[in-house]
Amino acid sequence: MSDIISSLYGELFEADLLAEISTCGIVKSVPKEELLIDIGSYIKHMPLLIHGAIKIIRVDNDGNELLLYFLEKGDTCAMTMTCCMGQSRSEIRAIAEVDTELILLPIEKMEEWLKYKTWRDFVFESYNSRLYEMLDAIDTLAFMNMDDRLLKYLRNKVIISKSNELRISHQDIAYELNTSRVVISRLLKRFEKENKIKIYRSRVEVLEY
DNA sequence: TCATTAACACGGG
DNA sequence: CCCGTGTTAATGA
Repeated sequence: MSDIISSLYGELFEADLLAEISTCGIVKSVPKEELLIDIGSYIKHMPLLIHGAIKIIRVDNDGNELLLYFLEKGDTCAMTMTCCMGQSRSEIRAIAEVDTELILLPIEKMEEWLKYKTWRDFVFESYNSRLYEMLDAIDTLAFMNMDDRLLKYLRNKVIISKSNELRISHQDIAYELNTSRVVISRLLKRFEKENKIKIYRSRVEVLEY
């Protein structure tokens, strides 16, 4: 386990901290689609991603889901940090986007490790990048048309699944973008005519990036 | 004008 | 066959 951590975080953390992570951390495999954290749940561990991707979703009172951002290799969850500090419950839902492996660290350590400069930097930088991604998500929602949003969504999927063959139905895309399938089908059809993508049954091949 | 909803036929897996 | 997909018509914002 320590060699996995070293290869991922060796540049980032000092030796003492790496050793502590090895001792305290638990490696967990999470299959695709598995629910990691739900709204209202207390958080006992903070995750460090080894590989894979986790989507972070906000849910409104009617159960509508809104995609906030993805966590990828080397990322951690900013929500966890806020929850640990304030003893509050999760405001978000976290679901594995693909098969994922991560290290779970007990939350008590999170504060204790602030004595390490590299840890403080990591936490701070994490907050920064998550905030930036949320701003980007807000921009997308507020200022982009559905066709641009769909393109962006597809490109994002390509990056995260590490494949330009996306196995997803029009209905699922519509659900994630909070729109109707008719719109997605029509836009995808248009993208296909513009040679941006190819459409198969429950499958989309992205040609342009 | 463009999204949503419902309805329906087609055909791929 | 089952359900994902393409399309249309009606209605609303």
